Amino acid sequence: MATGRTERPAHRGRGIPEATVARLPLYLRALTALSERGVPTVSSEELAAAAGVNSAKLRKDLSYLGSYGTRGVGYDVEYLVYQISRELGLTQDWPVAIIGIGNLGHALANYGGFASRGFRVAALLDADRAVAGQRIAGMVVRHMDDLEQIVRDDGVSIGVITTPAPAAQGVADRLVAAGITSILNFAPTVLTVPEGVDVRKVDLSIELQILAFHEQRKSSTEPAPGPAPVPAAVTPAVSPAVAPAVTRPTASGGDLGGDLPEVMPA
Amino acid sequence: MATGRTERPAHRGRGIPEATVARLPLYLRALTALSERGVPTVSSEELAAAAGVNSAKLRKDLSYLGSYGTRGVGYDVEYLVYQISRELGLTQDWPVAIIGIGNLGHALANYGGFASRGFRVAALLDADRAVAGQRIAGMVVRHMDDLEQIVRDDGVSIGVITTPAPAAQGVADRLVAAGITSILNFAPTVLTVPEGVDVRKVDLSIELQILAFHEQRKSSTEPAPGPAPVPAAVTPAVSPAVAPAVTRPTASGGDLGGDLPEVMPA
DNA sequence: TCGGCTTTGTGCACACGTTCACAAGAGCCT
DNA sequence: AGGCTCTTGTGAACGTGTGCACAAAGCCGA
Repeated sequence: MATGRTERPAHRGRGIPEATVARLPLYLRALTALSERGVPTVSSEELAAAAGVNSAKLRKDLSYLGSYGTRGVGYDVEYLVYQISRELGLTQDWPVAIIGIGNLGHALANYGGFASRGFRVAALLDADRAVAGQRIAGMVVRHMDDLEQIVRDDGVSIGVITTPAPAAQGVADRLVAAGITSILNFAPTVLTVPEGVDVRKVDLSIELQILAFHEQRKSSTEPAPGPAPVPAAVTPAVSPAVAPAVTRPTASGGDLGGDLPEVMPA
Repeated sequence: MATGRTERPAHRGRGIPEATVARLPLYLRALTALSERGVPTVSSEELAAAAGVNSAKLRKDLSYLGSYGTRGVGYDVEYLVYQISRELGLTQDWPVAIIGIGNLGHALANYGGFASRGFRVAALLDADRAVAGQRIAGMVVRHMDDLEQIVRDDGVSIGVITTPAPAAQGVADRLVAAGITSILNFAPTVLTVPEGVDVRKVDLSIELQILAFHEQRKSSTEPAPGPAPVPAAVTPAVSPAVAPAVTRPTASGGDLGGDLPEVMPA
């Protein structure tokens, strides 16, 4: 394109907005599907629809990668798949280690979605010696003691934490110490890591809570358009006596060890 | 602002920013932990640290709920736990149905964290009659045929889809037809639902791809702390002549890396 | 060669989200 | 009572993200 402008839109090396990066995988998935159907080209409108976004947004997102489209025609599917894959770094191999082989770790180990994108489950680890040694998804679970060695030998670059919440920070510390700078955390805890280390979190219970919020809003707005019921307009923090009652909705026998239950996405 | 401040922030009925709603569960978790440790009050600074956010942001977030703090002191933990729980709708019971009892569905069914927040797994469903009938997590898996009836009888309000991607849309359609307006989708597909229905998506593969993007960037920027970021940025693609020609960068080894990532998800 | 049609790439305006910085309250000590 | 210290609540600046609308650019048919 080269608009001859002083500064090139070249966000190339740096500057691709986070929001855009988060959507690229979405476009890639849609493009891959098109590719398999043998579709040669797509317009921003079609691709946007397939990815569930606004077409203007899609065009702007793609423009950060470069001018890979043809006006009046659209985008070459294969070419775009390649460009996005490269931008996301999927053209290389990413050995992943899953730490914590409980319900979730077990499920992830068997999840096919990983291998299909350049991600390779290189190792499964667990602190429980009863678990270590078991064969899961064709791999032998290793013990946490070997973590550093495994990371080094297999060149693991991404760590997936699926341990119970209390153990997560410790595991993260060891991963970081071992040189890992990217962590996907499923444990319901806030991980503290040194600068330069990336942590992304997946939390099922948070997603459900957000849904509950909207669901509640929907049901309370639909029937009676009237304002909220909230009469507590005059209840200073002096009477916390009412509060406690809620903390435990379901009588799940003192579970709240601080979200101690299985890590699970939740 | 414009809103004549009669008595309260009045963001009550509507208007709590999405970004804030998404963080409330985080605060709630941190507060619950404090509560269990018997801590009576917290300052925005402490709570922010525990939740991993900026204190100013936390104060602003909480201010949308009302003025529940005490200047010079902080927030009453119990009281705040109650207020946030109520705002999120966690003071009521939310029956959840999990559709698709594969690895992930199985793991979720066994996850204990559900009950701790007002969510109750009311039913497990699967399209495979070999799966239906099995006992998982103390429940008998039902067949998809009974979906509508189960939703009605148990008052299910939230559906969790953990089926393979191809089946997701069909399941979503049935859930919506059955009256469900909140869906948590784990299948790697874009679900199309009528307005008024909320869909939240959790995609492990996307999270990994985002991590890969940053990881790649890190390794290519690390060596040179100075300016020059990515030298390997490939040709500026300024020459439009290149793009069209590369319609098939496949085997013929195009101008770039030469290796086409055979990426495809499940 | 020249319009006409299509679709990209992007300038611009607006909405949303984040952060700073500080006045206003609240409690405490003298 | 007066002043000091602490912390909230929020105005305002700033940064990021979104979406419209349109000029530029490629393709095609006459």
